[in-house]
Amino acid sequence: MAQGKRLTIRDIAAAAGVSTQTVSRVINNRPDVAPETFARVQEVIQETGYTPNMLARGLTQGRSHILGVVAYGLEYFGPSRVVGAIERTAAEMGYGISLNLILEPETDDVASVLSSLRSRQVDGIIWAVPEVSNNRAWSRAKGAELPVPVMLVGGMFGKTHLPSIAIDNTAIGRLATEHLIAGGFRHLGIVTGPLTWWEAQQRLGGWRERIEATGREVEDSLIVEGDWTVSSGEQGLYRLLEACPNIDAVFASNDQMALGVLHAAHTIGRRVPDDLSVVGVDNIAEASHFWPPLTTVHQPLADAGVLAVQAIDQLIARSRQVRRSQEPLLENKLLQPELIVRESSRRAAPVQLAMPRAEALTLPAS
Amino acid sequence: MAQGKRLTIRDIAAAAGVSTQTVSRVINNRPDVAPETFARVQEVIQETGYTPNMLARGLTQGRSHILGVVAYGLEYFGPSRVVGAIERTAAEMGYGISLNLILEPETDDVASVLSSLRSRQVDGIIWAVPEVSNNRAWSRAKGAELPVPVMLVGGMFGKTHLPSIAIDNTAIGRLATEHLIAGGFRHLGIVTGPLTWWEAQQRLGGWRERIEATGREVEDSLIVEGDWTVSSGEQGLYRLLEACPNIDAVFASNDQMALGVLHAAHTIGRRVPDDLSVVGVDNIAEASHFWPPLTTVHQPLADAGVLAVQAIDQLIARSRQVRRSQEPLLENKLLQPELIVRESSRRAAPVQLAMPRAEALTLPAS
DNA sequence: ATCGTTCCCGGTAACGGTAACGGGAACGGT
DNA sequence: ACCGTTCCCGTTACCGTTACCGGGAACGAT
Repeated sequence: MAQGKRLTIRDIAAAAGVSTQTVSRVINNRPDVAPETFARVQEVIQETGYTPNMLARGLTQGRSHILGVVAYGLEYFGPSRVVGAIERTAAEMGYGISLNLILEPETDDVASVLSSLRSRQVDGIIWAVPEVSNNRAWSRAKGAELPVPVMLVGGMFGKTHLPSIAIDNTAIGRLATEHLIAGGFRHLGIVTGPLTWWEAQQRLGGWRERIEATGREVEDSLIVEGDWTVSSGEQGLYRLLEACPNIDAVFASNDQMALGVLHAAHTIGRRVPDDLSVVGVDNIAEASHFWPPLTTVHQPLADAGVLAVQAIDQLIARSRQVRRSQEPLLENKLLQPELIVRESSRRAAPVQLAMPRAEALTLPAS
Repeated sequence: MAQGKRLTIRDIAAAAGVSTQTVSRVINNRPDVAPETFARVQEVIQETGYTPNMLARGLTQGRSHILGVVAYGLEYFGPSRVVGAIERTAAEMGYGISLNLILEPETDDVASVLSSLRSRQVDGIIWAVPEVSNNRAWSRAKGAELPVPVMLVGGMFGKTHLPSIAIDNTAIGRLATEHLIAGGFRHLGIVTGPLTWWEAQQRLGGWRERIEATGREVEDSLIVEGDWTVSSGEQGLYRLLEACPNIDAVFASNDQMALGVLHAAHTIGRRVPDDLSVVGVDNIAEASHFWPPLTTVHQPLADAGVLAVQAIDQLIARSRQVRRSQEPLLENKLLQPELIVRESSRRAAPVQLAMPRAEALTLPAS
């Protein structure tokens, strides 16, 4: 399989009758090579199919052209979008991706991941693990002493000393709740995510804020804590109904739980949206085909991934310049979500479908 | 941010009063170091927080301890499971993952991905892009001349000369169809995936085979080609009903399309499963909470990922041994799917729910 | 006393590139 | 004719680590 020895720059140099340095210049497209020499070297490279060894290059240049990407739960909606966007952007910019998955966001050993990334000499780290409990405590202690730039994606905003990109989760709660209030609904419940999650807290905060803005008081019995799963959404509606039988609107903090709420409503014979209005979060591909189609809040996850790569590339470039007393220039960006309305009014004809948004994408089978 | 210069093995050697070679021995846990020397060196390593440079190590050892993983459509069900399993297994075995996503499985430029992987000196390549049209033609030409082992995941089985792991897609079609036939349904339709996809073809083949086994003839009008999306499933049912108004069972080649079929059935007032029985593929988390709960076929995707890493590790180990005229030992594994029944009979009470399978997992918010 | 062995450890040369420097040739200006 | 540039290219050293070899010390056996 492996054909004897690997081709090196020396082989090319010998074949082209030049020094290795000249070959190096050709590879890196540097100007000071005579045109015919350049052509000759490139021809040899083409013929032999030579590819420079990035490991060796990394060793001399002190940079690997690899970004460390740390994420959690690739099989779920958010993380996969973010990682996908990161990979695409990074590839365009000439970076490779070293993917490191965390199994348990709350308890996992961060130190081993960081040291693994360090030993692989990554040029920068994109930390896309959701913020749960205080699982980012390490960033305060170790963040500064890491040898490479770090970019946080998601999680708490503004309260970190590392640059970060996040989505405004309070705004998510606000958008959803405003939509329900505008629809004329009176008794608003919420099924939150696990409240150890920063995002879940923020969405709840936005909900609470908008309700209080109407002059109403928020009863704790209208807050049910779910765990992002469909069945917790289902249970959530039952518990809300126990606490307040005439509840007529529910904000579910993700689409999975919203589906559970719809399911439960269907089971007990509550008509949606006439008797009960539901709003979710994420705009998963199925949302427009739930019964009835689900109004939801879209998060610009891909944008977050793209911006994270662009930002870290800047940080890397800056950290390689002469160290002219540059302050860290900690940059925090907050992206805004978008409401996607699928049932226009309380009396909307149930057969009428909003055009699905994500339909242009084809889904693979396996 | 970066604290001056990187720590090297020389710094450790100097601090411990030994040669770099001895430090290297300690790092790699080699036996021929005196216990107290070992302890002293390790103490220095601990204190300073030194991490060996994998780039340099890779350069001397001729291996990077990185696996190249090529995949398509990370945001969808199958790929994300496979990649997740690959990462976990690889991490356990000491490999890093270089993730490379393909944007368009049919047309994308494979050569550039391969040369990128080569230049990064990956120890092996796991090719987890689904087989569409003849997008694996490259493997016949270039597969053998690649300098590292390649492992194909998914796609055509047995007709490649590279080692591969696949899921038996014909069996998927058989399982689904047998279930429908056993349920006493007479007029069976199918909504396939795009028939340029090998997996879609195989599932159709299994369906056709079981129907023909009953002595019936397969009418082309009962075959509708979808594109994996929910809406194509929806359209699919309408087209099937046009061709055969008394159709009473549909095999949708993935759960998304199955959802579309359910949706359409609901819209036109066909009761499921009484008037129409539906089977999907994938067992997505929502499947058990569709209305009604969806019978589906589970694919052992995580197993495929795990096995792929284990297999390629073996191949790597073997390729590094003395080249004692070992034949490639091309290994092909075929994994079997599993039927998950959620409506037990034609007269099942619609409120009764099968216990969801995937519920133990928590879903992240973003 | 001499000769293996075994146990530790260090020196040296790679691995495959690039940075830094230097230097020859050609050219133009004075 | 001399000098300064510019263009092109090669030499040398080094990046951080391990493979390879060699060699001293301790020890037991002859």
